Amino acid sequence: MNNKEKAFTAEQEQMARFAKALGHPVRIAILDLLASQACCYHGDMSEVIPVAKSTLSQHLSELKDAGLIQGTLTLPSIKYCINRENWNKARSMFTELFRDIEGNSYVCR
Amino acid sequence: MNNKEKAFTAEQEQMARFAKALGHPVRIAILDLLASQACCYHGDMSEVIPVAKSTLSQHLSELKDAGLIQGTLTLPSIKYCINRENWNKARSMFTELFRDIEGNSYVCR
DNA sequence: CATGTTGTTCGCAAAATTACGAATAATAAT
DNA sequence: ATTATTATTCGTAATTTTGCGAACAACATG
Repeated sequence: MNNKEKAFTAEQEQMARFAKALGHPVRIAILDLLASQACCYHGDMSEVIPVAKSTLSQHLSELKDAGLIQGTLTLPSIKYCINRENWNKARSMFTELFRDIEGNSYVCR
Repeated sequence: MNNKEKAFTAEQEQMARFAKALGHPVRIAILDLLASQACCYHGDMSEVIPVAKSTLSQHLSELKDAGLIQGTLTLPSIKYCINRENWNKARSMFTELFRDIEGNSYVCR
């Protein structure tokens, strides 16, 4: 445990960042709503997701900061939607991780 | 924002739990090691991943608590490996989320 | 211009996460 | 029995996350 000079790869950092953004029920609920396209507006989400508006804003910001969603001002409201580019990036990274482990021939007993 | 009686679905909670477990570079590094089957032992990981042993233990515990890995005592060390059953469950849940959003015809401008 | 609507930011508090070294436990080796 | 090896748990501290209501900003409406 002496060779500690090496940190994590950019891929590992990015992967963890995406996963962390997905790591809360409110944020999964937001993405579920966006997936069902039932709505894309803050106000609509606020009626369905059981948290205060300010808390919802924070979770939306975190998804935005992670790059997974984006917001467009559509007065008088704000329309949120998936950031396709980064979402695809996340999808491929998760897929790769799952594939790598799936293809792992090592089996524990 | 009055209909707050409904919490999150079990699926959403489970999804968030898996994602949260993946939400740290150390834990991604652990899984990368398990994927490469380069090693499965705490001591080996400790030489590659730049954190104190006790910290590594904590991260291993979190992956264990989330059900993603399991440890088998193989004296004098401990052999860690993927929990296939739960890993497959996680994979299918992530795949589903990505598929749902991929198939979403709603496009923002 | 006063009011209402929509959503963010601020201020704060509670809880969880992250990290480390020291202490501990369990087992093997001398 | 003492010592060495391996990994976890304990104790502690710093940081981050989560959550809420109040205050605020931006714009539309009466």
